[in-house]
Order: sequence, then C-alpha cells, then structure tokens
Amino acid sequence: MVSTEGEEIIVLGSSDIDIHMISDLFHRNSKIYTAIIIGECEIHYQGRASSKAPLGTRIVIYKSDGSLLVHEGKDRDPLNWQPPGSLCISDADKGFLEIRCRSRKYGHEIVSIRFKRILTAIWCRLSTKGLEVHGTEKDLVEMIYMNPSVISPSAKVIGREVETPSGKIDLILRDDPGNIYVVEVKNEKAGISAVNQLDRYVKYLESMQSRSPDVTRRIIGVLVSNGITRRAREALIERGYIYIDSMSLKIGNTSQTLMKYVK
Amino acid sequence: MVSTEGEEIIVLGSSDIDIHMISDLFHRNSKIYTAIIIGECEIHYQGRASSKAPLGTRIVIYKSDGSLLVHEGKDRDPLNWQPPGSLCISDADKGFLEIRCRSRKYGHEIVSIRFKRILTAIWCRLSTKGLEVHGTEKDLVEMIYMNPSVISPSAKVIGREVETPSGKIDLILRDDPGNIYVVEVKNEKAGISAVNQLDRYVKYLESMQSRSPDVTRRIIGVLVSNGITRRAREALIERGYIYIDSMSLKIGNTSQTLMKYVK
DNA sequence: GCCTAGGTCCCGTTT
DNA sequence: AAACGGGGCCTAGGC
Repeated sequence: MVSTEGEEIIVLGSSDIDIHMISDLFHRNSKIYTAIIIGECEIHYQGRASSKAPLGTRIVIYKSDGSLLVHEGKDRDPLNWQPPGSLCISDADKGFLEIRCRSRKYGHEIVSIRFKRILTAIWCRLSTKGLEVHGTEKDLVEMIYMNPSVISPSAKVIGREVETPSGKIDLILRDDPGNIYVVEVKNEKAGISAVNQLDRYVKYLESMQSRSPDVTRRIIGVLVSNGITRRAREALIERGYIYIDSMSLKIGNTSQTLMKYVK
Repeated sequence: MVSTEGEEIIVLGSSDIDIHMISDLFHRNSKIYTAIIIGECEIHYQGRASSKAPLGTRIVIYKSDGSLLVHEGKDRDPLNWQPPGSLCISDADKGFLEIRCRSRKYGHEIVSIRFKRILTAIWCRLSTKGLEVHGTEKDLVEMIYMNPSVISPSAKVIGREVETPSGKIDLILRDDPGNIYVVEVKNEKAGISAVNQLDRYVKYLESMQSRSPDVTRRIIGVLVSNGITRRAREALIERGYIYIDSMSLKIGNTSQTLMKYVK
C-alpha cells in the first residue's frame, strides 16, 4: 500500500501497476486528490441517453469535486463524463480494474469503465481557483445601462431584466420624444432566435400598452449584437427593428447610429 | 533528446524534467501524440472574451487533433481551452516553459500558459473512435415518424424537418378528420423557449393557410418532451396546445392521450 | 464557408 | 430545488 499523506503528486508507471493498489488509492483521498488513469478501456453509459465505447486508449480523470471525464485524442469535450458531485466506486476483484460512477443529481445515470490495461496512474492536488472572464454579455448590458445615450442621445433607462411571459428584457429605455426602446443584447452573432425573442418582447409591450389606450408610445425593437446572420437581418428589417453592432459601442463610440432610423 | 519512435507512452517524473526537452517533445509528433503536462502555471486568454488565471496547479492537455484543454480540480468543463485544429508553440528560452496556442478558426484567439514548475509530463497515443449515442431527440422523432398513431390513431406523417422562416418543424401530421398536428420534440424537460418555438411554427402554418382560404384546417400544436416546466405548461395551455410526456411514448404505450383534447 | 439547432449540454443566478 | 438563460458554449448536419 502506498502512503499518500502529504504527497504532492504520485506517478505510477507501467512497471508499478497493481490494480488493487490503484483501486485502493481511487477510494482514499478522492476529496483532495484528482486521479488520472491512462489505459485501454471499454465504456458504457446509461442515463438520459445511452452509449457504448469499444476498447480504446483513453484518459480518465476523476476530480476532487466528484466530476468524471473520459477523453480520447480528439475534441474539446469528453467522450463520456459525469457532473460534479458524482461518486466513483472501483473494483479490482475480477482481474481487471472497473470503475463505476453514479451521478448524485441524476441517480439513474451511470458511467462504467472497464480497463483491460493501464499505462499510468497519477494522483495530484489541483487548484480550484477559477478565473475572471471579461467581455461577456453582462458587461455589454452594464455598459449600455451606464451609457444609454449610445442608443439614443436623450434616452434614459426605465427597466432592466424586465420579466415577461416570454422571458426577460435586457433593457428598456425611453427618450425625450417619448419613444420606448426594447433592447436585446447578444454578445455573439445574432441568429433568428434573437430576432424572434426581440419580436416577442415588443409585441408584449404593445399588448400592455393597448390596455391603457390613453398612452400611445412608439415601441422600437433594438438588437445589439456582435454581428448578425443574413436571415436574421432580413427578419429584423421586415419587422421594422434596428440592429446595432456591439463593436461600434465597445470602442466608446457614442455615435448617433440610431438617429437616422428614428426620424 | 528523447526518442519517441514507436513508444506507446512516455512518462517524465519530476526528476526527469528538463523544460527544453519538454518544449522539444511538444513540437514533435503532435499530430500523433497527445501531450499531458501537470504543473503550476499562470494562464492568459484573449479572444472573444478575455480571462486571467492566477498561479495554480493544473493539467494541460494538447490533443493530437490540435485541441487544448486546461483543467483544474473542479468542473466538467476546462478552465481554458482551444478548439480542435489549434496550433501550440512552446518556448523554454526564458527559463520557464511557455506555451502559446492559437486557434485556426478564430485567428485572434490566444491562450498563453506560463509554467513556474512542472510536476510531470506525458506523451501517449490515444484512440479517436468516438461512440454511438442512443436515446436522443432524433431517436424520439424517428419513433413517432414510424408510429404516428401515438399522436392520434389515424394520423399520417405529411412532413419532417420542414423548413420555415422560424426554424425546422420536427414533424407535421394529418389525421382522417383533417386535423393538422405540428409536433415539436424535446428530449429534455421543456421550458418557455420550446413553447415559443412551437408557437412560431403553428403561427407560420396558419399564415400559410390563410393565403389559400378554400382550405381551412385545424392546426394543433403538440409538444412532446420529457417533462415540462410550470410556466411553460401555462403558456402552452393558454395558447391551446397539447403536451405529451415522452415517457408515455417510450414504453410502447400507444395511448389515446390526445383523444380527450381533440373532440 | 455560413447558418441552424441539439446536447447526458455546463454553469451561474434568481425565484 | 426548480427554472431560466448565457456561453470563448461544442458539435453535427444542411446548404
């Protein structure tokens, strides 16, 4: 048996491989150590869907947060996996190492890995710091929230994350002439679904407005995104809405792009 | 220099670590071998978004298809990554190993990894077989396609993957009384967006129908999914559409669930 | 190449 | 806990 106390990393080469030892290590300290096993294995998955992978050489990673990854030599995404909080049980009694991993959240989901041969096995402590990401949609909404004049010079924010039966409206603005702007922000290239989403919000506000007939304001759909697909642009124009490229906002350009549309 | 010819796996322990050798291995045979490096590193990413990860112990995997993964001890998804087809360049001349990886597709995307310390480095040949997945939405559509009577006893398929300006309709059926069924299938629990999707399809068919006023058929929206959220169900009912739980279909139950709705 | 939509999506945030 | 929506989503399939 190998002591793991305080070890920073344990590397077992092919000559050190003993499946009972590996099975033992797999169970101990799994809350602290991340285990990495490289070898030939078959994999079965049964759950929301089901799959079977034939014998092949793969990397299996069982992280300290209970997530399981099985990677091949291609693709960013794992071939099989289990989400964080899953529990692995290993068994070496049948002459080969078998790992069964059950999801805590979806109890009926099971990934089963049977190793025919193990090339190397590693245990190590990895950091769990995460990172800071900038330049997301949230940042873009925040920017417009702080500078609504980029949409229209006299615009003021009158709503943010406004709930509707069809989802949340990113921003609602109103300018001095009384125009209402429904702003949908996408950090990526906008497709048809983004236009449909905007359409739904505008239609909803119009239906609300029609219930108080004393007030009749113009409601203008505005899509802010990093590019737009051809079909989406056509649909946008057909419905009389407006597209603003997010890049023109990001560079601090408070251009009056909109003014040529809004009279 | 280490020979990699024909080697199945190369494992360098902490005592073998020479960053110039690792840098050299990183460049050679990267089309065949997958490289795995575990060590303390800082990471910078600049591209569609940007991020920075402080010094921490992580796993870096550079696959033979050109994908790059950086994993910590938590989460199914990598902390940083680069998609397949990316190119890594390593450099050991400044006294530490630095790997810069550029995406081929998005040329301006760069992940930069600077290792302060390397614990182990591995090269191995992994399989790239992929797998077969069953129980997906496609299978469910196929099942209904082969057995349209599960929707309504006399129903026949009159359309599949039908293109509309708002997306593709999974299935369109017609029964003997002449009712038209627009079927949207979700393999997962359906949310508001699924109802909106179905609504768009029905509205589109209705608009098509109104152009040929001699034909007036009843168009019935049908959502087949593995569960439905409360708000989605409310929206569905409000619009007069029908929900069928996919589980009731999967068990071969050709129940006449629908008949109580369709007169 | 662009565009569309599904996914064992993952993941954070809010209700 | 459930639900909703973003994501550097990824990945497959059409055109």
